[in-house]
Amino acid sequence: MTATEQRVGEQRPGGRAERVRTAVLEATSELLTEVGYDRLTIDEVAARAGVHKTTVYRRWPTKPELIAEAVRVHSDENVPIPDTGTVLGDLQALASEVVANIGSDGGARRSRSIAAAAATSDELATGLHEFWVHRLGAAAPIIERAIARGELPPDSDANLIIETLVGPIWLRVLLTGEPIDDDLAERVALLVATGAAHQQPT
Amino acid sequence: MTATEQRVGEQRPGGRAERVRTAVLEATSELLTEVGYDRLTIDEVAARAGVHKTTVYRRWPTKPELIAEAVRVHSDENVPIPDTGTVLGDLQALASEVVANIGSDGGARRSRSIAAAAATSDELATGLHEFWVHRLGAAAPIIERAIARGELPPDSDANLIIETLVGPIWLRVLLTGEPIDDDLAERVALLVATGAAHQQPT
DNA sequence: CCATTGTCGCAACTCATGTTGCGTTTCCAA
DNA sequence: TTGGAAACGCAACATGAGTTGCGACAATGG
Repeated sequence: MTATEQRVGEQRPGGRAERVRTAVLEATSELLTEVGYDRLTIDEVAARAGVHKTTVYRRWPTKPELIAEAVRVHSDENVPIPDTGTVLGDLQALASEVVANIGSDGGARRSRSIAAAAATSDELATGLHEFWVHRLGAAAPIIERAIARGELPPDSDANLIIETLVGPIWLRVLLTGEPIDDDLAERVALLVATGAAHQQPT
Repeated sequence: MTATEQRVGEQRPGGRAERVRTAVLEATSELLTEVGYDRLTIDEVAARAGVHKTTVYRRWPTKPELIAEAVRVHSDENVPIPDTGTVLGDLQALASEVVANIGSDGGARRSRSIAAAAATSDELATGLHEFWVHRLGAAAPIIERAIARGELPPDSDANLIIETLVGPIWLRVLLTGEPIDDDLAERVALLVATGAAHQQPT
């Protein structure tokens, strides 16, 4: 989402179609955090976007596809990659960000909705694949910097480490329902960081 | 689930109601791995169970509730906790089991369906809570034995270690869609095992 | 063997989701 | 300004999930 599309309701011409698109995606994103996946109805999305439901159905044939695009657009912001000077610090900060993002009631509903959307079809699951590759890949510099500092062995697998860091947090939100907090973030980060550091090259 | 309810299709009288119940849950479980969450219809479940759809609706008011119970019942089997003699070996074996269970096409559909069911309502998410506590708790002996052997510090958090082990695997299946295999299982296990072993008591 | 209670099958109904055809508006270019 | 193409609003329709009332059958207790 570029800055030019940020304003939604404004009268400024230059593409009604684009205005409608962003309004619908914005409404979808809002409702996703408010009511969750199954209680989100296309009709309500259309109403909030000030648009007729037919318009929504024409662009996004199914609910999961609409949600998938809304998630893609909305999540391009808000991915600050920490740089504290140590792996442990970076991983703790990153884990805390994840906790903050998906730990609230709305965040949890939103996260579960993403999983539910991905569950509806194999195509969508693979459609969100590149999104996640990009998102998790953005954290790779944490590992690269740590390797450069000599904190981690040169053959460390950045993806594996990041996935192992955030995996248990998502697991709790999506499945077990156990509470998540900064304490959990710190402990997971400590576990993963020491594991990555002491790993001997096989 | 007690042993007396295990047999499903048998003609043995002594409770038509119970026969119907297990038949429906069995059909649900099958369809879950075959078609996934949203393509599963109560009507089809009823047909496969040789039962009228009204009967299903009377017992399980909503689709998520039906799925939740089917998952609970079906998953009480098949949780062998490995005992190889070392933490690393145990964790690798456990991770491999998880990979085998949720890695296949059917297993992935099934896993995503569970997440989708949990996403539909906050009550269901918390309803599945105790199920997961029990399931993950079953693996705790791995950590306890390791502590007894002196491989891990006495204050090791069994839950945290197990969650960190299986978290990234579920993450791939539910969200990123990246392939999972035994190689991933081994690397996650190695990462977590070394991390847990070198952890200094804070 | 009979009666009572609970469960199931059946068909008809309600209602929300998703679809289609057509007229109208907006956009862009000549 | 004007013409055509694309996108939207509207209303009517189609479809399938979920519900309800009633009659029939099976299971337990006497």
